[in-house]
Amino acid sequence: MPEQHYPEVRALGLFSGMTDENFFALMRGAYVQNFPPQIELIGEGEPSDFLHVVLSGSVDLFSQWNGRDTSLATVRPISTFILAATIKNAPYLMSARTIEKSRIVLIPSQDVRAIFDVDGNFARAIVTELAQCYRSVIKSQKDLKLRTSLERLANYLLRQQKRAGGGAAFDLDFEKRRLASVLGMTPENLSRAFKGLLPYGVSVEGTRITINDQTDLERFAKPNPLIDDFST
Amino acid sequence: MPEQHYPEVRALGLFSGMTDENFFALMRGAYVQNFPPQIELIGEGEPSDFLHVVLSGSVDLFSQWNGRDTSLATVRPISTFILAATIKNAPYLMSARTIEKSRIVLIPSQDVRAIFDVDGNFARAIVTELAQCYRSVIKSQKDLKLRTSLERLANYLLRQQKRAGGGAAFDLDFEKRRLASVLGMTPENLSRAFKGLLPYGVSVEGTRITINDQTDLERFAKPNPLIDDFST
DNA sequence: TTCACCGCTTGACAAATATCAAGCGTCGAA
DNA sequence: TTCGACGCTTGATATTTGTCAAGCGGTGAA
Repeated sequence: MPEQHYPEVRALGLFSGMTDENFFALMRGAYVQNFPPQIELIGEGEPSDFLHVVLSGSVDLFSQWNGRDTSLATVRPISTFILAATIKNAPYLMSARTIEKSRIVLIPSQDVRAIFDVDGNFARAIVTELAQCYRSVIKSQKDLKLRTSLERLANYLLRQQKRAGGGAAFDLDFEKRRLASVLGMTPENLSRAFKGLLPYGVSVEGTRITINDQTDLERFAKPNPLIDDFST
Repeated sequence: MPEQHYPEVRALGLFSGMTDENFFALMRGAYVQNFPPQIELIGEGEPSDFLHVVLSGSVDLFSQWNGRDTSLATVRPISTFILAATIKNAPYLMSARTIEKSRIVLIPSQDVRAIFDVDGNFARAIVTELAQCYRSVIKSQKDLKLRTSLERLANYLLRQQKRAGGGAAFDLDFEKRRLASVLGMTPENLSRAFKGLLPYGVSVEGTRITINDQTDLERFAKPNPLIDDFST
């Protein structure tokens, strides 16, 4: 892997605490690749040969069953994905495809496991990362099971607003069909859900969202840090 | 904590690889408590003071929001729960209550974190445990988003059948109202879902289930190891 | 033994969500 | 510029799921 990328990877919580020696050992077998949009990087059920790090672009994690499919998460720079499968040396549970043009680091899984076995700091960093991932999925599970689709959309908008800086107007960060899938509904219903939020002061123009009455929307959405705060 | 319980705790994957010294240090601050049924052990949002180990009985993990509530998992002996919150020193995301009379070990979270910081083997064991938990939730997420309630019930029955030994007849391992909540539906709908599986050879008598036509049910349920096999 | 409670079931109905078909608007290639 | 593809929207309709109310049957306490 070209050394120019070392610093960005090294800066990740996952890699920052390990010894130089082990980090370079990991990087020795790694390589960087550029992918065009809509390329399937991995398929669920395949053996987990590589730990992936997204340097730029974005990646959709999705899954299929019996002709249906659903988006489970979106990975943005700079972070890793399929860490759990790599560590357990188990098949991927999700497929991954690039959303846009993306630069991705591929680190051989067996190298990750080998270093994991000898570097306690690396093991501890992995714990922190996995605990974070686990808690995120639990939150998402609660979102799905405790809320209607309208409530999920309202809370998603509030989260996205905060991520975008907190202003009244902001842009959706991916296309509506994918948003619908992430929120567990059909594109048609997402369209209707946006209309359903109109009485609470949400206006939509393409990917541009404006929240005209923050208090009103929050009163409806009832955001809760134990579901919506993905930082804890 | 009484020493008599040491062997059962020590036998857990989580604790089996650590040094005696560290294990005893953990146990020194731990204590065992017996709880009657329906006792709320922890509440979501509370700080994670203890890592819990279920020695006997069973515990329901659930969550509430806006007047609704849902069961997320059931913990059976011998295993731990709320490991992620303990490690991250973050608030619990789920509440826990005993289903039946249960004996539970409480290990102070700060002790767990302290030993985690110095014992690489313990850290590695935690990684394995967390990766397992993470993958289980992802499977459950896929179950929820990709299947109808009828399909979820059918696959649940097949999983439970396997757990019970694989015979055509077996018992549900908890009351139907909780099963309904775990599967993401109302008790009324669970009742109807059982009727909906009658054409596929499923008969119900109280908590006793009989699968009269294994092939037929499996053809309908389409079980998939990437969703239904909780051992990988 | 009797009775109140509780979990489960059932039916009727309402609400939420999905499906199907059509149309609209934008964007990029010919 | 024109055309076609594609994502989004809309309306009509079907399916799924939830809600409410009532009744059934087992269990445990008086």
